[in-house]
Amino acid sequence: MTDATPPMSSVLRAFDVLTVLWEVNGAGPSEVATRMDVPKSTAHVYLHTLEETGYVVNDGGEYRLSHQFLATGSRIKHRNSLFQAAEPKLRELAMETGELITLVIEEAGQSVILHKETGDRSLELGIYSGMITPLHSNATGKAILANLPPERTDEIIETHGLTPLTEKTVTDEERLRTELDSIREQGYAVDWDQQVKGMGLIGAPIEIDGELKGAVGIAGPTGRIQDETYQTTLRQELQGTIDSITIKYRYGT
Amino acid sequence: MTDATPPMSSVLRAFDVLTVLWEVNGAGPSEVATRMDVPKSTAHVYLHTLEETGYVVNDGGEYRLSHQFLATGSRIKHRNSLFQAAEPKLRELAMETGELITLVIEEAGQSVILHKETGDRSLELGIYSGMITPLHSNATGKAILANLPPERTDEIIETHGLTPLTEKTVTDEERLRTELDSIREQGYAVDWDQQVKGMGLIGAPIEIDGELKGAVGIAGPTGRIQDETYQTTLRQELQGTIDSITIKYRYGT
DNA sequence: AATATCGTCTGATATAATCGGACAGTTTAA
DNA sequence: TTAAACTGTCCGATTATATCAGACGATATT
Repeated sequence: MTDATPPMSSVLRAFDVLTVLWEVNGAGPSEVATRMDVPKSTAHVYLHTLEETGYVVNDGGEYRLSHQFLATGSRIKHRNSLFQAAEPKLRELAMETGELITLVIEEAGQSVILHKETGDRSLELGIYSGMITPLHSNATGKAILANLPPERTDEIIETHGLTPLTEKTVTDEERLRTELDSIREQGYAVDWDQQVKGMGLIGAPIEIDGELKGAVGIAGPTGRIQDETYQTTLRQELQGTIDSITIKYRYGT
Repeated sequence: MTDATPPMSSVLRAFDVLTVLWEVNGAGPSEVATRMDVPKSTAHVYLHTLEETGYVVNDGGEYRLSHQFLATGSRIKHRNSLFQAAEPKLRELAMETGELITLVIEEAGQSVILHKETGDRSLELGIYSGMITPLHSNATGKAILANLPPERTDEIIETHGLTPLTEKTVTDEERLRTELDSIREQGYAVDWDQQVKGMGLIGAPIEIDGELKGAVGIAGPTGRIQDETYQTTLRQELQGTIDSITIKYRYGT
């Protein structure tokens, strides 16, 4: 619980180097050295070491992040049994609705978009697989927050707070809690303009044997999502998808 | 060129810990310690440090790789301008052909699948975004190898050799070179059963302003790819896709 | 209830990260 | 063309820090 053991500074710095390389999109020892305020020789050893790991490549004196990150990330995703069960069903849902579909899980108190599928009229809003957001900032995350064990929900709210992403993001804890109550009762969550202006979301949880595994979201332009009859259609299709994911997860079909 | 500066052992070990965590899919300090042959307390400090970086999460005493890898990998992919230009075109190609489409680039002398798109009758052969393979083992890689600057091609063949993946993989350098010559002349590459038994591939290079940027591949069952007329159709669609990628890359449409 | 095994933490020790400086190669300016 | 100012890579002395044995309470197992 407490944090008495100090982390290894060399390892932390190695990851700082990775961050710098991402930010500048490739650099040599000198540039890394000035950005991190360390001697040039030190920066060089880090870069040399990271190249050895395969996560950095040296491309004519210029060091860049390699695609090893993509490989490792993809393998993590493809090994996930929820993803395996969900992928084809999400694809169908994207084809049928034409909207942007997301599969979301909770990790370390945050929302992670494990997978996204796009339809023919999907929004393109910088949503990407692996994207991390606060759970309280959108309907899919709230569908998770509402169905986690209560003590876990409390813990997450306490440690992460309610940071606003737009002026519509819920920041009042009391309001969030009543919202979560109705989400739990209704079985789904809807909101718009809370994470990204102009984007509306419908989210519903995936529960298997009473355990929450994640949530599926449908994202569309706020205007479309606000339309009552269209929203009802989407909710029904969403629930159908979740049901078939659940069946496939349990029985493999 | 030589490797006189020794890499930092602590950083290398940190990445070894990540590898172990991947292999066992989550473990505590004790298990990591025995697998790496280090004291338990040492393993603990590494895990604690990696947790701090965000690439590892502690989930009830069990440490796992986090989805930060997926986030970083995706961001690298989405920032790539070739990917940005190619994605919608590859999607169309997948819809039209129904086959598995791959976008491949060269990195550190190897083939990296930057992106894949699946159609309604695509093979499912463990191909994933970020996957790294030898360049000589398949048509898409050979399309790259054939169109790289000659000295680069030589360098790659020399440093990486011609490791076989199946009994059909080309391992004779002379044969590979004559094959590369005809690929360069024809403008495309075809083979089957060389990387994975039962899979056939058509690959063609993406060249922009005389510079090789990568290659696009169409993968299907060996039987389908061997059919002359079908293969011709695929080649034409492939070339059309590459042309529109080129245009979009240069002029943004 | 007793024993084994777990994750976490402390403190002494010796290893390994650090940093100034040297060097050759390349780009920039004069 | 020359000179100056860069660059990336490497060496060696120093000292900060990764390492390791062992202790601790908490869980799991027997």
